[in-house]
Amino acid sequence: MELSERKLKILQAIIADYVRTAEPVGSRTLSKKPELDFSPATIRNEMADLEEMGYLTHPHTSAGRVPSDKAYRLYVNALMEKKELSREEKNIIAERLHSTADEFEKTIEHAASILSEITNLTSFALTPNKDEDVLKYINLIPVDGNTVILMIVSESGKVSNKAVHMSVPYTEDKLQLLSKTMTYNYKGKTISQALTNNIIANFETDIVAMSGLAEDVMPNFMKTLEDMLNVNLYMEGLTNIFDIPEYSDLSKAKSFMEMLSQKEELTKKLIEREDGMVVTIGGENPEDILHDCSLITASYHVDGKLIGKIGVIGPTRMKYSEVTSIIQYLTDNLNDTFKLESGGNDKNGQ
Amino acid sequence: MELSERKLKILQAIIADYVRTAEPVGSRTLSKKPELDFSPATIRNEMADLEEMGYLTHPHTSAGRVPSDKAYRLYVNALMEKKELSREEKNIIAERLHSTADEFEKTIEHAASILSEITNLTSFALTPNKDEDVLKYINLIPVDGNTVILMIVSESGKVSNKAVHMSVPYTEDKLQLLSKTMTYNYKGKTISQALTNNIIANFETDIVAMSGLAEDVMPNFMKTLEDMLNVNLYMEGLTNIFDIPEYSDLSKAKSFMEMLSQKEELTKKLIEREDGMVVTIGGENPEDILHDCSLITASYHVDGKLIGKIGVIGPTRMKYSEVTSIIQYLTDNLNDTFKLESGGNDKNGQ
DNA sequence: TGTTAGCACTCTTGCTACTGGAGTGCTAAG
DNA sequence: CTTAGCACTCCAGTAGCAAGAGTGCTAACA
Repeated sequence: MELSERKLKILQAIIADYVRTAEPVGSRTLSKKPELDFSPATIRNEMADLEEMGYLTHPHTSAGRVPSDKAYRLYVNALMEKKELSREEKNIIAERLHSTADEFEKTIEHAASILSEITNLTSFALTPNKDEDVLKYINLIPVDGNTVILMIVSESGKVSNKAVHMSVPYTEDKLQLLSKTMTYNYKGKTISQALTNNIIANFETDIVAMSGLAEDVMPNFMKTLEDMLNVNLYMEGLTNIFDIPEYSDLSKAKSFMEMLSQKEELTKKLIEREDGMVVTIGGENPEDILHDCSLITASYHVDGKLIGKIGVIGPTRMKYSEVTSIIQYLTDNLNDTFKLESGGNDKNGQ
Repeated sequence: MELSERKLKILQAIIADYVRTAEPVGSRTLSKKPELDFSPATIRNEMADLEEMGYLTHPHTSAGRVPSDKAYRLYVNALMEKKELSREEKNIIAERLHSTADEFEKTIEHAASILSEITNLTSFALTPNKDEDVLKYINLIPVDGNTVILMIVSESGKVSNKAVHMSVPYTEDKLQLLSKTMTYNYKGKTISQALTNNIIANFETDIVAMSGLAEDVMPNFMKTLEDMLNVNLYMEGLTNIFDIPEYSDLSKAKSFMEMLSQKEELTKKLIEREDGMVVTIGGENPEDILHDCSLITASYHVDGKLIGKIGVIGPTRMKYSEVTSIIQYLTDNLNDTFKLESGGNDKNGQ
């Protein structure tokens, strides 16, 4: 069977109605719409076909029809028309986004909160994955008798630093030697490479000469690298799900919240998603718990290289067109903001 | 009317039963208890008295009795016997607490998660309020042509540092002069004093000489101070409330979650609470939304001076004895951990 | 005088039966 | 191919009923 023009029209109308009301939609309701000027019976026939084809389901015999995941997928791929945000909406978003101080993390967090407020969904934002970031330069700066500052500069321009308390006395010469050795060993390596590849064994010989300096510095170095690598997950609008009829069941709301509170796992899943705008609908999500959720993620770029994610989680019954447009606009905006110049002035990864 | 021995016994039994079951408790149930060897009728009479005195309430005529806030207050103040944790329980807590790396913030966060797991309640932990912390020493360390590291050392031993990108060239002399001027101006001031008291105006004259150095440094200095002052709030076990019958009503659960997601306000409220172990029961809480919650907070000390908070939020029907013991043990443990030596080796306030 | 048994009364909870409404599927006529 | 008509299904809401739990009161008892 093929999807006739009319079937598509009907399907679209059902989706539109269901998204709005969360109630199964019946033939009579549809036949009243001006663009569907057929009798209920005709529409019923078409709906029966659509159901057979897998686009609609039936909660029970005497209820209206509900779009299936397949229907939403079709809608997102083909039927949906990109909603262009009005100038006004754009202005609101842009203004709110730039109202924050120029701190990187704050801006990301803020983006998530804007997104959740506008969409009334649960939103999240992931700070960039620094897997691609490469170490450039490591320096140890003497401060006083038993404190030095460890400074790590990455290719992308991030500067991390940390005060290290030394258990043994040091000389500037030794410090400089250690700095150079470390830079020599780690330069060009990604942060994660540097982390797994504990090089302390490699310069065993030098270490002896440095009489324990490295033993103080290396653990702090590793810890700082971990901090640099760390991806932060911000979530906003957690309680928005309570307003969604699908989650008026307490146990559902609970398992949803539980899923969201497992931040590590969630972070991992989000990182693993492909870059660009990705929409996964209901059963398309591998996780059981997300089977009646849709997930929309998009990526933003920092300095054209590091990639962060931002998106929403909501019921499959979602205003895909509106939400994707908003996310698109947000990521465009973030990309602009983090393009080149502004990368330098903010704090390190943490 | 006075609270006879027997009345107290009955009240205590009602509280114990209600805490366990969350069901109004009736006279028959009570009369079956070995320690209350009276007929239901007798107990009914006593209960009627207790109700008149405000210790019990009645959901409806033919239901059992429920303890009032006043009853819980009496229980907490007088009736409750301190539960001594078993050696085993103590060991579990202590081991889990110290299984974390020696990072300060991580330990605090971990404490909250232990607390929520053991009590099955929603727990929170607040990192220390640094209002008392006093600045000791400010230094600017040259790194390369246009980067210097700003280092701030506080009396409590925290070292914060931040890389500052300079828009104008500098000399080491000028840098040192600025360091000294800043130290001179801010030494002995608390962080919050330093923040409110923007001293840039005070050394206007010197600034001219320093040709714009301060303009680069000061905003970063202020931002770093803010970071140092910042109190972090960790919450764990958010979804635990879903298992509590009191919150089986969706709208209640929602408003509870909403309250908890307003982190700033919550932080403020928690900071403002008195130090030491504080229990506020139901209507004793000024906030409407907490009128059927109890809040237990306790403070822990860092270096004997800075004060953080840890505690739980749960229904008024709570195992006060058990929970306070656990919190007490946790804070004792934290106090030990942060006593003296371990303060130095961790990262700055952020 | 304090305690207890007994009883009428109240209120909740769960069950059943019923009804109206919304919607479908099918058939037959246009 | 479209549509009107009709029988059928299922849900949601309501009313009624019975069982159960608990109370308050009264009167008898120690």
